[in-house]
Order: sequence, then C-alpha cells, then structure tokens
Amino acid sequence: MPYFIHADLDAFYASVEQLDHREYRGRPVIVGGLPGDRRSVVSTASYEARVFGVHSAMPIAEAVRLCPGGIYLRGNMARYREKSGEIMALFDNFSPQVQQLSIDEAFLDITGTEGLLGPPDRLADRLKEQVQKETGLTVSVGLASNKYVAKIASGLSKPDGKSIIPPGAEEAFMLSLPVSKIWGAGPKTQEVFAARGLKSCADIHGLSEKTLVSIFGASFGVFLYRAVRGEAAAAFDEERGSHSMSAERTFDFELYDAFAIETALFDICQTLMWRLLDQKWHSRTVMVKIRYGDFSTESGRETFETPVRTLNELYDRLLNLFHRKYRKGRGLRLLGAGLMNLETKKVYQGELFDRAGPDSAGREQRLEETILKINKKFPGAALKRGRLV
DNA sequence: TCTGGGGTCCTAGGACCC
DNA sequence: TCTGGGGTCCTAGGACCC
Repeated sequence: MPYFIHADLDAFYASVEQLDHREYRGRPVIVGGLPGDRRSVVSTASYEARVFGVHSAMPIAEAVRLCPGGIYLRGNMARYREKSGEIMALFDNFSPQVQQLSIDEAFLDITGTEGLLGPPDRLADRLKEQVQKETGLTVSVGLASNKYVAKIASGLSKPDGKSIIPPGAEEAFMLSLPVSKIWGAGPKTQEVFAARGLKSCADIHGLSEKTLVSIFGASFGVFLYRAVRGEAAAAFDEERGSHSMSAERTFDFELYDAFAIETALFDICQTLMWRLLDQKWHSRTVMVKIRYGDFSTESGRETFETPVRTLNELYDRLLNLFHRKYRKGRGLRLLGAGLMNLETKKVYQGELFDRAGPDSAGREQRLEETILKINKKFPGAALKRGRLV
C-alpha cells in the first residue's frame, strides 16, 4: 500500500525572519514590501499578521491599512533558499524518495518504511519534532495513500498541524470538504461552482463524469471527477514536460520613454542570458510580455532556426518582437521576457561548436561565460556589459 | 487599495504536409 | 470548384500554483 507525507512549512518566509530576528517573534511580520512601496504585494504573512486579515497576494498598501503596526520586509530569497535546503536535507532522513514541490513543501514517499522507521503516525511526529529542533521552524503534515489527498490534508490543520487519512478513508475525507478546498480549482472555477450551486465536494460527486467534462472540459472535468473520489490524480507525477524561464519587471510608474524601455529590456535579457548559460540550457523560442497601464496584457513569441547564443542575439530577437507587439504611446506597466522549450545543451552541441569557432558569436559566447564565472566567484564584482554600464 | 514574480499546464486555432 | 482528415508545429491567452 503506497503511503505519502505532504510536508508544508508554516508561513515560511515570515517564520524564517522571526527565527533570525528574535524581536520579530510574536509580532505580525509581512514579507513582500515596505510601507510606501508602490505595486508591491504580500508574499507571506505571519499568523500574527493574518489575524488582521492580511494574506498572500494582497497589495502592501492594503496590508498597511489593516495592520499599521506590522513589521514589513522586502525579504531575502538567498536566506530562504538556504533554510529550505536544510529542511529538505532533513526530510531525506525520513524517506528514500523526497519530491520537492516548491521552496517550502515536499512529498515524502514512506511506502514500506514502517519496518525500518515505525508507523506513519509516529514517523510524522518525529519529523515535526526534528524540523522544530534542528531548524526552529514548524511544519504541517498530511498523510494519505496518495499525494493529492496528502496535500489537501496538510493544509487543513495549519499551523503546526497533522492530518492523517487512513487507507480506505480517502473518498469520505474528500466528501467532507467544501469546494473551496479542492486543490487546482482557483477563483475562476470557484465562480463556476457558485453559479451552479455547487458548494461541497459531495455536490460535485453527484455529477456524472460526462457532465463534468461537458462543463469543465476533458482534462479538468476528469480531474474533478477523480479528485472528489479521493483517487490519485496525475497532477504530481514526477515527469515534467517542457521547461521555460522568464523574468519580468513591474514599474512603479508607467514607462513611456523608448530608451528607458529598451534599457529595461536589456536588463531582463542579461538576467535571462546569465541564467541560461549557468543552467547550460538552449532555447530557440523567445517570448515577450507587455502589460499596459490598464492591466491588459499581451504576449508574443517567436521560434528561430537556431538557439540563442549570446546576450546581443537575445536582445535583438526580443527587441524586434517587442516592437512588433508594443502599441506605441501606451504606458508600459510591466515588461517581461522568457525563453521557452528549454533543452539540454547536448541537443545543439555539435552544431553550436562546429560553428562557434571563428565567428564572432562564438567568441562573444565564451566572453559571456567568462563574465558569468567571474561574477559567480566574486559576487561583489558586478561585471556588467553594454548599455547598462 | 488596484492587482508581484516565476513557473506549469491546457485550449483553440492557424499553417503546413501527406 | 463548394469546403476530407490526421499529424505536427507554432502562437496567444488564460487558469492555477507557491
């Protein structure tokens, strides 16, 4: 019988701040931006802050109104990643198969570990104790015979919670929940549920698979049909399809100036290029994203014969695409860019190095890799190129 | 009080080929 | 001279997650 733990750190970023700063403990901590920041949103609110109604994705300005006495922080991703690494390493003591889902949550496959590590209930207790003792953080856990149910279970008893769904009880467990607890059904789907008078998972359970498919489409309809029965959903299978990377920036005030826009684009390209070289990925498809002052958003993408090799090449491709998409004279609220369909270096290696010899792109690429290495070795050096210097 | 940033997956439609 | 149909690649947009 398969069995899984879903482990989810409580208010992770805010908890790390409270751990690192004694004086923050017991006080409302809001990570995401400082009071007065334009267009920042809450990334994580501590439980003390949630009492005031502050929650993730809320504009900082609104959080300040609700909780003027809160401690506001921009956040320190490097520190959170470090802490996350400690915890994930700890999880390895409890399962031979740990699947990290995001910076603050993971599935632990504990199938067949009972003889070695004890019954699941006790295992979960020890895991919580050890995380607390070694990292000072609390974790909520859900245990079930499939990942989907375990994931939902862990969310029910936060913070510092433990929910155990015994084998055979998955369907009854799901039937006890309101539709708001269905993982994968966001605001738009909740509206559809409400419009049709579907309040509980039991209401969904009463609809045929055919009906669900006719309402929600083949993929999501079948997903819902299975989800409310507590059946394993394919959502968390390890196999990942295509990869992409992107970077974007929302401006404090709409941008109109061509030079300012192009500079921002170049800056984004630089971020992307260095990440691309660092990860040793290749991509032939570039994407540009534009958001105007009225929040309307458009994107364009283009696939080329050859993968992007240099920063200048990336910038040329994106600038060209940008000019074809951008409606001149409209204020730019957000500018983003990305590289899609990432493939490992091997795919293009032959072609790349055959042609990279004497030509300038090859030289440029090696120069960029050198700069990347120097920057990694001496983080303070801040070697930059081109128009940003 | 207007709505971050970095991802994945799905759908629908067009182009093109056989 | 009425508009087949499947497969593949590509684009745009949207929903959702943390």
